[in-house]
Amino acid sequence: MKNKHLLQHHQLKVTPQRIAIITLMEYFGHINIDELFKEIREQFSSISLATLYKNIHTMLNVNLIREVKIPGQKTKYEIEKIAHAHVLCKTCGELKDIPFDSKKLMEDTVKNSDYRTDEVSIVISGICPNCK
Amino acid sequence: MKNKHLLQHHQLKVTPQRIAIITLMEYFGHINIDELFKEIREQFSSISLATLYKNIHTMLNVNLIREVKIPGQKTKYEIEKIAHAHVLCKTCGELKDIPFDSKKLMEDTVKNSDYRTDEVSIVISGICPNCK
DNA sequence: GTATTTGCAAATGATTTGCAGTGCT
DNA sequence: AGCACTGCAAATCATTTGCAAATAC
Repeated sequence: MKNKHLLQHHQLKVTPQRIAIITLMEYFGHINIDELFKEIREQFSSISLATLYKNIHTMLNVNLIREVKIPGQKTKYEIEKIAHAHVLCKTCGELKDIPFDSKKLMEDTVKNSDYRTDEVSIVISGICPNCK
Repeated sequence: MKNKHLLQHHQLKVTPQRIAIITLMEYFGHINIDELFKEIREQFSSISLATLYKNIHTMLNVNLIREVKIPGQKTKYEIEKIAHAHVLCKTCGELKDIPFDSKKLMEDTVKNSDYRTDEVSIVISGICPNCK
């Protein structure tokens, strides 16, 4: 199964809890701790928040997942994927990905600041089509 | 004094604590709660964290300040200014502003997602010149 | 003078830790 | 077998709330 390999590629042990975490993150796209806990309890009724937090940390450390900190909301988590930006609806809270080419922004940044950069986190806020 | 007017323009009462908060935010550019608390105690030895949090909330509500949520760090606060991006050094934690024209990004976003957008939050991570 | 703000202490919420037992490789 | 992972309970850290006294306008 794909998610098993994802873990192995990052030299993490494969546990059913971890598979479930990844699967849910993939399914939801972005998910916060409470949602994750609620969903995962349907399969592992005895799983604890501590386990979730511990696994999230391990997965963050090996860059298997990424945290998305959002103004005025709880941190969400997502599987690390190719560069994209986030659009957040201030009214209903929906968070979506939009394709985004970070190359130019990165280049300009390096030029302007003398940093060596490798990661961009973008959250654009506004009102989504449904809430307009 | 300028900071007094900043408060008045946003219809907030002027208190010495608020002036100090704004002054420090301006001086530091970005500051988190702990740093703010530590600094402000040198002038107001009896100020409480609750007061800081309450004021931060009021100032956020009127858009006098802005929160910057940073992957792997505590939320920082800054005076609301013209659009800019943030560059974060993963090694030393330094956070800098770089000029950034959000117009194009906004336009593309609206085109791609059908959102009406008005705010962009960008954090670019990498290694700063000193840490290289 | 009235409404808002302050500072305290206590409450709540979020995340982390220690440890004994279990499961992965 | 050995080390890493899980789940529990307790600890810690972050943020919010209620309330009485002080302050802004």
